[in-house]
Amino acid sequence: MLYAGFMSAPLPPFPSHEEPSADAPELLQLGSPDDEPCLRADAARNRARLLEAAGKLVAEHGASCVTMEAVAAEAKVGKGTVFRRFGDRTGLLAALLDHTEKKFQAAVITGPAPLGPGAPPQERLKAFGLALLRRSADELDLQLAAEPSAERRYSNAPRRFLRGHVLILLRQIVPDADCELLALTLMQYLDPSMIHYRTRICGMPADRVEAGWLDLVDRLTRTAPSA
Amino acid sequence: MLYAGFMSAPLPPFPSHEEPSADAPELLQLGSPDDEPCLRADAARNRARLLEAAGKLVAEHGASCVTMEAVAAEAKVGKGTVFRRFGDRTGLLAALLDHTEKKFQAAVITGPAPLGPGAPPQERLKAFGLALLRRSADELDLQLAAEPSAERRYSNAPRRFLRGHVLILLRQIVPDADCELLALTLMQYLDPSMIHYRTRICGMPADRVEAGWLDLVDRLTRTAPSA
DNA sequence: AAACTAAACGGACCACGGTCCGATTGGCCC
DNA sequence: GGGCCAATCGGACCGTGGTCCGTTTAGTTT
Repeated sequence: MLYAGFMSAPLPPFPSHEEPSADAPELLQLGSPDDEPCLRADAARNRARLLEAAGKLVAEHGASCVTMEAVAAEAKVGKGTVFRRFGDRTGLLAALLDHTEKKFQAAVITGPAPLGPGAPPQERLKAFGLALLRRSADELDLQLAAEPSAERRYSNAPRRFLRGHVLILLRQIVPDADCELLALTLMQYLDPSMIHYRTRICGMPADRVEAGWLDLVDRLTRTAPSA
Repeated sequence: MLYAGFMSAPLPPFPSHEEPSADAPELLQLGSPDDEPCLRADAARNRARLLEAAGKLVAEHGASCVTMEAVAAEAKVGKGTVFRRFGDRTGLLAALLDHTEKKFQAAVITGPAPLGPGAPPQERLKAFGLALLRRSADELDLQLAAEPSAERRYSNAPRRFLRGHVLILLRQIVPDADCELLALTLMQYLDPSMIHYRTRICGMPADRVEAGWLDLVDRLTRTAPSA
């Protein structure tokens, strides 16, 4: 887990799954080094079986057919266990995306330039968006299905991490701007539902969307001309 | 109805509520002059009662407590009738927002400058965003509750209308840019869930968000400096 | 005004997300 | 090994969104 606090606390009574609701977009805290912390043997086994079952169902019938009961049945486990482990449906789907998310985060933090460190910040930002657009091209159905409700959409850990990264880069490029707001705007361009709309509904080709990203970065990181 | 095709077709067998899924962001078609077209007397009466009932429930207990059954019961009408009339829950909530939406559209099309016609396009664009931000400050709960699923989020009629307006203005300001993409980006800044996050979760003050809009418009409508 | 028909009605019905709580069991201490 | 207890389990249960289809009724035709 490169991002903090995601599916790690022992889940007090039953449904807690607390995301640290205080939002501190400044720092991208890494915390929680090991995966599932001290899960009881049966719990860990069931978790694995559930993820496997869910993955199988997604592969076979698509993300929209993954009901909690079906996953429980496929994993030969009670329905309550699924909810206990993953909180809710979006939690389960998010856990399914966790692997590629971690890989992506690792590539951003320690991978080769220009996505990873080494390149100038604006280059990194451009590479970041392109990489995210491409990742979402696969996974899109799952990402859409895993989208949390409007109230929590921008608060969840993976998004906060990614936005935090964008924020850091922006601060280096345009330190005088309101970088929090700019980061939010940039990240929205990469939002799964937006990607879905542009490519699947409007039918925009991928290269146009990618060019749009590069252009957006240019426009947002330009400093005022005169005035 | 200033926007086209929204809750107007006679709803063939049962659940149709077809939005014209072809997306033509170029023109903002006004169509459908009169309100509910040729609705049978009982249907029209029930529709009004349902809207009244829903409005009352929202006012009393908040949008989240508005269940379809509760509305049906309050209006003394069968549950099936609610779905027949409004398609689904988001349709009902959207209908509740329809009045202010129409007013807003009217202000944009025929109202006084700078929101309405007369002012230079960039001024209009800035005024547009500020007005929308302020409108969403009220209504926010309802707008969040009325948000359609990720697949349809950007396809619904009111959003398409607003985006079409932004598009027209953008074309006048930066004709050489990819205005569809820029319009999408601008509209996302005004998205209810985004507003919710910035103001209610991050706690940003309204004037910061408004300044952010003005800045965003400036940055996006700047033409390339040199290169 | 009687007959006719398409539309609207309404509530039983279903599927799914989410919760509860009594039964079970893994891990630890003696 | 035996006993203890907290964590886990699992499936009955509930509320809500959404559907179906037999029944009723508004509007029209003759």
